[in-house]
Amino acid sequence: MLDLAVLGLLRREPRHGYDLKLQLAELGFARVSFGALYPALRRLEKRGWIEALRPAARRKAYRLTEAGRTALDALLTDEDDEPEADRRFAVRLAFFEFIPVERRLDILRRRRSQLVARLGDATQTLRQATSTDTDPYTLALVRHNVETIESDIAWLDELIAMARTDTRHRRNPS
Amino acid sequence: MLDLAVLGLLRREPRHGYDLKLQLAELGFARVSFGALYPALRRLEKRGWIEALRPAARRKAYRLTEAGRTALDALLTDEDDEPEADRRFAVRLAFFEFIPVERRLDILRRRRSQLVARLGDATQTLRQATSTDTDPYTLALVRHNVETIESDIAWLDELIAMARTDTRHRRNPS
DNA sequence: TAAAGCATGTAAGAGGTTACATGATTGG
DNA sequence: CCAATCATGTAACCTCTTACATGCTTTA
Repeated sequence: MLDLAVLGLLRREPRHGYDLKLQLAELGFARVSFGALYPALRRLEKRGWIEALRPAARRKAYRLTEAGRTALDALLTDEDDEPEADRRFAVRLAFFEFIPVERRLDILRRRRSQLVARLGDATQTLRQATSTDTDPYTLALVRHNVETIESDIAWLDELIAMARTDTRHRRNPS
Repeated sequence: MLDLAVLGLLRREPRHGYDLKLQLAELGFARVSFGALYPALRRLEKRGWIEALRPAARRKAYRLTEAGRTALDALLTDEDDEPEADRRFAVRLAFFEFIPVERRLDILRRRRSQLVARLGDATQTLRQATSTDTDPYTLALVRHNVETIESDIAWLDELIAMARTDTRHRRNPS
């Protein structure tokens, strides 16, 4: 998860750890601690996905390697299985620019059916909570869950419409 | 997190592991795996917060001990620091019935100011993303973040109104 | 020059994931 | 009786958290 975000940022341009932390915070997801970030950089370096520009410098900037680029491409498009699916999707969207236009719709649709499945579960739970005499706060929670998922689906539909337009323009540049 | 949810469920009535898993899934938060659940039960038992009714039975039902009840009370009301604040709050709300009426408003207000702070950050990010020429999908993500937080705050305000009514009724039972 | 902030890192411990292993019970 | 489901558990591995340690650089 963190790995994916780091790779995505480094695909844009080389950055050092401290800088990455600031950028990650700005992207909204993850208040990454240094205890998570630096080991992650090590990890990625050991895998050969990133490399330090000047390893001895005080600010150790890393760049994405070719292998890292390949790995990122795979991570951006493969199945996003639960848990972490929400964060994963958010990160993917943040780096949608790096996903080929023709694959974007797939990803959005996959996410949509995931949410629809969840909505089914949540609706079921709500029905049950409504029929039994559930605590009003618990009930409010369950209802809010349903509403949030519905709103997310509506938002996704907008994104899907956007992506469809992109695809069309690509095939039909007139 | 898992601990809190388990304690909460056990405060309602004794349950065994498999059953707990089903209940947790129903509460919407957490697709808990058995590899997480059973060690958690062990942990809680070792701390003396829960105890098995019939340790040798095929279905090992656990009950909350007095110490567990005290621990739960503390966990339900103490500071919910990031990360996990979202899940924590959801779990708390699910067990709001176990929180004294006079403390509920505090918890809801604390959550509210947490969200307001987040909204500030997110709005700032949105402004920045709007001013630079950010990728439309990234922009959509950032905008959606802001909207989701706003909607959560509005929802919280409803809960706060509910809680205020409860408190008033308590002091003024007429 | 002292304080605040920048910058990198390690260590211990907690808790989660997947995969594996085992066996009882229920329903067709 | 066989399959599906119920039910409990362990082991290896991974990643995160917090706390600690260190030292450079900027600014008042």
